[in-house]
Amino acid sequence: MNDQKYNAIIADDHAIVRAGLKDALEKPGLIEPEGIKVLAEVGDGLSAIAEIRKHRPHLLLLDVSMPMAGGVEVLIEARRWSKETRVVVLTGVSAVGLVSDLIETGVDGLFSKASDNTEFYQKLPGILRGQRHISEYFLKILEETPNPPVLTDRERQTLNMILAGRSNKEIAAGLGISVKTVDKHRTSLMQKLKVHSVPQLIARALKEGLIDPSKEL
Amino acid sequence: MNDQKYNAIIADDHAIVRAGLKDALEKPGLIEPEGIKVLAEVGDGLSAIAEIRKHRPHLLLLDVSMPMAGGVEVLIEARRWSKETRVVVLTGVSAVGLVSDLIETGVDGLFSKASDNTEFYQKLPGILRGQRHISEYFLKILEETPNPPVLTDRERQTLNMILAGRSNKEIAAGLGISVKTVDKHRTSLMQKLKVHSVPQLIARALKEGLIDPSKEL
DNA sequence: CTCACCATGGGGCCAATCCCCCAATCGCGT
DNA sequence: ACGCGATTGGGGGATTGGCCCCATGGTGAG
Repeated sequence: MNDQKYNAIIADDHAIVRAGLKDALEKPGLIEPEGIKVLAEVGDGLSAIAEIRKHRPHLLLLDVSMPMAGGVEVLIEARRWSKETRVVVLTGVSAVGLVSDLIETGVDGLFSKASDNTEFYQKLPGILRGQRHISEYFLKILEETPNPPVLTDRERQTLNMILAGRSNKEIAAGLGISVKTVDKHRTSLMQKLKVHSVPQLIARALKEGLIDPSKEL
Repeated sequence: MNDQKYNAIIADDHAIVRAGLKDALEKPGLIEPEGIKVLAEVGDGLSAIAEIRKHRPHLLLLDVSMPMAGGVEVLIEARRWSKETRVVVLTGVSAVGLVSDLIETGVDGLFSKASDNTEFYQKLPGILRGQRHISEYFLKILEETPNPPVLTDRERQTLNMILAGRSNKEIAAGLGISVKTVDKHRTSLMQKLKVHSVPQLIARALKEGLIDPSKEL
């Protein structure tokens, strides 16, 4: 019965998605002739890392938005504990920051949940055998974005606190610096993002995925 | 071959979710002894409405976040064009505003994508036969929220434009009213939401789901 | 018919923001 | 050693925002 060549772990916070992916992986002939054995399915990032360390599977199917730990964090941990595991990320959001982070960290496959999944089925076998595939969808988004604004640490911190609804004064207190410095960071942020007010700043930040929405704002 | 008692339409912007749901519905014995026939699957709200008018199915499985038209809009249109269709909404977000809107509009079933889907499988047959079921998960969220702030039309419009990054002046021009009136709406908004600045307003609005995130902000 | 509430405006005050100007320190790479 | 950029801090000014005062209609509930 254990004649499957490959095994996998599925990580996604939606049970329906897990069920659908498990079905597709295990079905003989759809992706692999013998199907792919699903060793475990988990609903959060921490469990994902735990299962990776335990099973060291051939494949990890990973969702980006999960409780406890998101896509990039899990990817890094997976690399640390199981170098041979091929990591394929499925994402519903197409935030530029997120996508480029994933690619730079060295994800083996990247597909959109929104687009047709035939591309996913067709490319998975190649990925299992060492190839790498980033969906055209994301490549197009990346090259259509000539402005990947690079934020400094302080700017990122400031941005997050602005999104959390803190005023300049509160941010200054929180970071232990003067209000004027916060003001400077804020100004730099708005120059880099080419906006002129807080609401526009927030809108852009959310769209570009420059910040972490999971950090309960 | 057409011995299934019920048929359905699936609307979700993620192909994997559609595949998983279709599988579950059609599988004999899981939900219905003979399975449920899937007449169509669509990836956006407009197509969903079109297919509803065309097929008038027994069941509509609906996602809340979709391009072109979201959950509530599709629900209303479905009611208009096909009164007998049972509408069941699956959602990944648990924003209070959204949930209460759906329940008030009279959705027949409401389930969370994140929680286990056995509840979904078990309750669907009852829903097909006229019952109504809102997942405990959402009932708990609703009763834990004693403050359902009711916004007037103008306030909602103003809120949306604030979130879109418009200034008071721009909003005034857009709505054809004076800046002072916009200011008044803004003040009322902040009283109702118990915040004291735009950033806090945005943070709250996003968390409570008072506005439509799909309206590309 | 009141009464509450919404929507419409205006005056004014003070605080916060946006955006210029400026300078000092530190580290990093050429 | 020199420059570059990040970070820190300040002065000052124009604009906007948050919130108080006020009044006028309309509308729907009692």
